[in-house]
This record gives sequence, structure tokens and C-alpha cells, in this order.
Amino acid sequence: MNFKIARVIVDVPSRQTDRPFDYIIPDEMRDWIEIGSRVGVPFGHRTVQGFVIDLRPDSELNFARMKPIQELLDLIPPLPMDLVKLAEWMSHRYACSMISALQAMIPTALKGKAERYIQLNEPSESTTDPEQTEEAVYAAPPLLTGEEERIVDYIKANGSMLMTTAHLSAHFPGQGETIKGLLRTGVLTETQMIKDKVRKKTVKTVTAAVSGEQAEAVLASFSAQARRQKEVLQFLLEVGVTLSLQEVLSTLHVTAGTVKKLVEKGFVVMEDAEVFRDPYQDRRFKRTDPLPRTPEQEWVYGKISEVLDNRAYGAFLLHGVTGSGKTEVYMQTIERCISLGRQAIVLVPEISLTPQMVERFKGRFGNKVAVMHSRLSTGERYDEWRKIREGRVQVAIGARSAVFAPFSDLGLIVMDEEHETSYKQEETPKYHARDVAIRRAKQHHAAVILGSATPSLESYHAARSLNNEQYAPMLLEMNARASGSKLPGIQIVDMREELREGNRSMFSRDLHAGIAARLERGEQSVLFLNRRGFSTFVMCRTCGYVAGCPDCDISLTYHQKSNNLRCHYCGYAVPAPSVCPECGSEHIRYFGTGTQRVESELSKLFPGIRVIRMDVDTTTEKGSHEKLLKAFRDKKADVLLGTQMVAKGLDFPDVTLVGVIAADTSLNFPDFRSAEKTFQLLTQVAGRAGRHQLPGEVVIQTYIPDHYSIIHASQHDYNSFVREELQHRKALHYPPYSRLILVTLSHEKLPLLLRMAENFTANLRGKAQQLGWFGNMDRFTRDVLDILGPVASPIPRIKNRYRFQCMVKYRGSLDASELVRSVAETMLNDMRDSSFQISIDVDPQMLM
DNA sequence: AGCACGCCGACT
DNA sequence: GTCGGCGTGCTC
Repeated sequence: MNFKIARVIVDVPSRQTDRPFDYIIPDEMRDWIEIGSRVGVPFGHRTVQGFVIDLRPDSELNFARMKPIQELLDLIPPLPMDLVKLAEWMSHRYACSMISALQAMIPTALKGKAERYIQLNEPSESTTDPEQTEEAVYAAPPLLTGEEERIVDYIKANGSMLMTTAHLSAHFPGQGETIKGLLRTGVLTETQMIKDKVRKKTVKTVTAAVSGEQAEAVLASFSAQARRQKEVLQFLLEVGVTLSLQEVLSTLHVTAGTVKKLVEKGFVVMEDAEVFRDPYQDRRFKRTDPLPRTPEQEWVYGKISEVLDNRAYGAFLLHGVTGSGKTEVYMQTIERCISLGRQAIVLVPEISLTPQMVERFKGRFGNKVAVMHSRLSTGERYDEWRKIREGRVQVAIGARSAVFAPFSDLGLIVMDEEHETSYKQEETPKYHARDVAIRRAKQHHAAVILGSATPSLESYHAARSLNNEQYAPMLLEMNARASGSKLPGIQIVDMREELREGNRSMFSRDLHAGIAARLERGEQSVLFLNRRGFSTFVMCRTCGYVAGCPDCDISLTYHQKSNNLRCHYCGYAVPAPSVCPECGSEHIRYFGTGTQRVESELSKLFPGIRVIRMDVDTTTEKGSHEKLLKAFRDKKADVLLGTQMVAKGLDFPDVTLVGVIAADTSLNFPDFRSAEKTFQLLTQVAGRAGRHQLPGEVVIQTYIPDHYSIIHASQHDYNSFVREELQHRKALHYPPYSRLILVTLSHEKLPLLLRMAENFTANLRGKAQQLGWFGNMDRFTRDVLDILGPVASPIPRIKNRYRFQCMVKYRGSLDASELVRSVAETMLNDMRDSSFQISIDVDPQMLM
């Protein structure tokens, strides 16, 4: 290889460092450094981690100004070339830094930080260097003080180990200055090395190191006292293979000391073996075989197989009603993909990555699967990731970030529940896994399956649009339930009517009767409410005071168990007041309904009822999610009450009633997608009832019973909903008829922010005008862009920072990301104030 | 992000 | 006269 220079993206999260830096590749690394390698490089006065994104024969830079790469951190580059290219695309598309895009692709275990190590500066080394000889000879040997000598002696005594500067300072408290002095005079030197967050896990192994002929003689040589040692050696000889030390100890009930003696005598060899942390090692998965395909499945399978067999790019939108057997289609196409020698990624929303789901895939594909869970430890994640990188598995199943699984020959990406908002990352890099999946599939000439019972309007419109673009997905429909069971009947209850009839409870008479009937019959109910906590806000009836967060402009939510008020945005909490903090009145009341309030209301109405509440407050502990679901499955409770998380993918045979306490909560959101989200949520929740022999019933309570999203959901009519919703979107030029970029500007000082926001928007308009992009969306042009705002954000203040936003709406092939990015950058560069922030969200899912 | 360089106030 | 405050600018 003729590459002398590596271009490196350094792990320094700043606008100014978001560009490649050139480094000299030392000769001994020539054969090892590749695009995608992770390296430690000197940067300023320290060592930082970085990624090689390009290799060059030379650099425009002066050779003298360049520094060499200090260390190569992995033998196999953690990023294959295609992911580096993907990161470049992401940083442009989502207006994020290269390093944040790269970082999103590798497990956190590989986010190394520099560690400082200290050692003695050996004079003998410098004398071997002819240039230095003279100096070394004439330099006076440094005179050390007592304290200095103690430090040097300590390092000498522990010469065998690498000593960190931190360790040394801790061992000599208060001697920081002394150590610095020794470094200045050159008695000690300091080096920096990148240290990973976790290490590869190892176990001690033991093997007999005695040949067959020697065996008898050696065994006979043991004294009676060394009885145990003899036993161990005999055992190892009999087994004849390498065993883990742990295994030997527990089988023979001996201690490590016994084995160690044998090692010292040279009869046994002890080694460290690398092992994978396996989060599922104690689990046995029942092997499942492919089911015969229904006619619909057969057709769908055929279409996808065609693309797989051709090794071509192809996207599919698989629209299948709940229970139509989408998962079986996924698994069989994956099977086919693997048989072609390629690999597959399965993306699922985090929340539905339940043990049930994992079990199905492990059952079908066994140890060919790696599972990427947010609940795994850093080490476990790293090991699952390594299995993929090292080609030990062919299937990766995981949430959003699994789209970056480093397979070498990717053939298929499946995205289940493709409409789910959790596929959009809300933090930088604010990517959408669906778009990344399509991009990756194009790179690899792979197939993509987007599956859902309620596809996003973006995907559906793309699949149906007549000006069929090259990359648009093909629509595949599955309308029949594989089991043949019927979809549950859905009843809409008008809560205004209930009120008129004198029912002031949060349960309508129908829902009340429904729950009572289930209790009597020993069946189960699921109650859904899209709001955690006890109540939505706290208000004083005398003076109108509403308890709000001091740092965020949002009302606080009362939590009964802890008896405090909490901010759901920043976590701020105060004890619940019994009198109004403002006027001292005792008429302070709790309004609105949260899951906690429903729970306490249920126990009042149905004494002895067993309720499992599932929301972020009850599922923070590791494994609590699974525990609660298992308890419900084992019929330890009559009612499962919860937020979003009870809506997804759960399947309980004895659930015959699903109640939606307030369908309006999601409808009242200030978001153009609120109708779509409500429809999807209701359809999904409804899908939890009557999936097996027992017929299901669904009760939806609402104050807006004639809203089209509620009516169409109650009739299981996706097509009618989409038709109506698309009309609204078209009239207002919302996605899928346009694309959006949400720019949020924030600062502690409101007047300053206001000025900057006006300024920013004006600059944006100006530049768009210059480019000839700016115009009215009503105009009949393909390429057009409009800018709305600035306006105060829906939550005008978070963590004591005021927020203003402006919205860029555009269609056609304009590079709007680049426009916004460049205007933002110019403005930030021209400004001294670093506390001014501009956040750019391309294709926002939440307009908060 | 760090970390050094550089120019103005309260201390030996 | 010096120690040190953190503003500004650079890192291959």
C-alpha cells in the first residue's frame, strides 16, 4: 500500500473540529490502518480517539506540521467502509457532525477516552541515542528530595505494571505538585493511551500438560498430602481437552490454589480465553419450523424472493392487518436471504423487543442471531455487536441503532411496525432508521421490508404515488388473519353524553359494566391511558395558581405514591402542597387523569380488584417490564393498566376487553400528525383484544366521538382514514406532500433570543430567495421552499432556556438541509456567545 | 471539548 | 511589582 496519510475524524464534539485532520501513518501500521480504523491520535496537548475516513498517498499539508498516528485500537476496523460512507451521507442529510454520526454506529464500549500513564525516564535509553550522549554525560544527575525519592522508589517497586497518573496521585495525596515537578525535570515521563469502556471478557482455562507416556509416572509421584492435586490432574488427563477453571473447581470441589500448584509444577497450563457475554446463555429456545404459507403470504414471499435472488435493491411496504402473519413472512424471507449467503437485519421498536419476539427469532434461527437490546449491559452489547462484525451470526435483531449492524454482505433489512415514532432518534444525530435502512439497502443492493398494520402516510403515499420514483416501495397487502379469527368489535362512547346523564366518573357505564363482567367470568382487561402520573395539573380554585416547573414552561404532574409534583421534561420534583403556595388557600385541586388516578379509582369501584400498572414509573428497574407482563400472563391480575407500552405487540389469550380511557389525549396534541397517531394507537390497542378463541370487545371513550380518526379506527378501516387524512395534508402542504426541517433556537435570555431568531429566519429567507427556491407552496412548481416563523416553541422554556422555532417546508429536490446548516453555521461563527444554540431536526416526528 | 496564551484587578 | 481571573483561538 502506498498510503502514507490518514484523514481522521477526532472525537471532539465541536463545530470547529468537525472536519478531517491529516496524520502520518507510521510504517509499522501501514498494513493495518484501513478506512474505518479506530485510532488514538495526538491532538493539541492530549490524545484523543478518532476514526480513519480516508487514506491518501500524501497531504497538501506540510509534513513537518503533521503528527503520526499514536496507536491503532482494533485489529479489525470497527467500521466497514460502507458505514463510513453512510456516516458521510448522514452528517449531510441530518446536518450533524461526522463524529456524532460515526459514534452512533458503534457500541458505547468502543468510546475510548485517553488515560494518562506515568513511568521513569530511563537514562540508559537516552545514552544509546548518539545525539543525546553528550547531553546525558554532562547533565548533572537530578538531586531528589526525600518525597521525590519515595515517589520514584514506588514506581520502581511496581515497575512491572502500567501505572496511571491518577493512581500515583491517589497513592501520594497532596503531592500533585511534586509529581509535576518530576515531570518537568524529566525524571518521570507521561504518556497517554486510549482506554476502552469495557474489555473483552476472559475466563481462565486449564489443560493438562503431561503426555500420555509420562502420565502414569507423574501421577505416581504425588505425595499423599497432594491428593487433591493428583485428582485434578487425573481428571484433566481423562477429559483430555481444555476446560474452564470454574468448571474444574465446581466439579471436583477443589480450590484455585490446588490448580495453581499444578501450574507451578508445570503439569497444567492455565490460559485466558476470550468469551462472549451471552445474555441468553441460560435460556433454551424451542426450535420452531417455518409454517406453511397462506395464499397471501405465498404471493408476498414470492415478490420479495425475486428481489433477493436478483441481489438487487428493492423496497416493499408490507401492509398487513394484525394477525396476518407478517412475522412469519419476515422469518421466511430472512431464511432465504441467509441461504444465499447474505445477512439480514430486523428492526423492531424498542418497546416491542419483548422476550416473546426474541424467543421467536432465537427459536427459528438459534445461534445465528445477535440481539441488540437497550437493557443489555455495555459489555453484553459489545459482544453481540462483535458477533456481527466477526461474521459469527447472520441475523441481527434490535431497535433503531441495529440498522448500523456491521454486516459485510447485507441482503435484507426488515423494519417491523414501520410507522413507529421511536425509529426517529430525538437526540443528535437525529436520524430516521427507515431512511437510513433504505440508504443502506441501496448501498448493498439489498431488499427492505417495511411492515405495519397502519403504515405511516409517508410510506403509504410513496408506495401509491403514480410518479413512481426509482426507490419507492412496492405495496404488498395482506388482509386476512392467519388464524381466521375476527377483528374485535369496537364501541365508541361519547363522554359528554355520560356527563349529561349524570355520570361524572372517568369510566363510562359501558366500560364499567365491561370490567365487571370480565371480573365475574375470570377474564382479563387491558386499560390504556396515554398519560402517566396521577393528574395532569394542579390548580388553586381561589386564585387560579397552577403549579409549574421553575425551569420549563410546563405544568407539574402530581405523583401520588411519592406525594410530589414532577416535571416530565427535566425531572424537577417538589413535595405536593396542601395549601396554595401563592395565596395560602386550602382549595387546591388536582385536575385531569393519569394512570395512577385510574388505578386508585379502580380499587374504589371494584374492591379487591388486582391491577398491574405499567408506565415509565413502574418499569425503570431492569427486567421489571418482563416481570409485570409475566405476572399478567399468569393471571396474577385482572387488569393491565398502562400507557403506550401496553399497546404494542402484547398477546394474551384471556384478554377479552380493551378500554381506552381517553382517546382525545393524543388528538389534542398541537401536531399535524395527531390524527394519524391516534388512528395508529387505537388500531393497535384494539388489536390486543380477542386474538384467540374468546371473542374480544373494545371500548373507546372520547369527547370527540365523530372525529374521523376515531370513527375509521372503530371500523378497522385504514384505507378510508388514509384517504381523508391525505386530503388534509395536501391542503396544508404537510408531509407527505412536503418535507419539513424544524429549527429550534435557544438561549437563557429571552430578548436576545428573540432578536437572534428573527435574524436567523431573515437570513434563511434571504439565502433561499437568492437561490430562487423561496416561494409559495400553493404555486404549481415542483421545487419550492417556504419558511414559517419564528414562533415560541410549544414548550417555550426547558431547563431554564427559552426556545423559539422556525419551520422550513419544502418539496422537490432542493438541498434544504445544506441551506439550513450553512445559515446556522454562519450565524454561530459570527457570534461570540457560545450559549446560543441552534438545533436542526430534519424530518421531525415531534414538533415540540 | 480542553488547554494554553494573553491582557487587566487584589495581594506578598 | 506578581498571582490569577476567564475571554479567544487552535488543535493535523
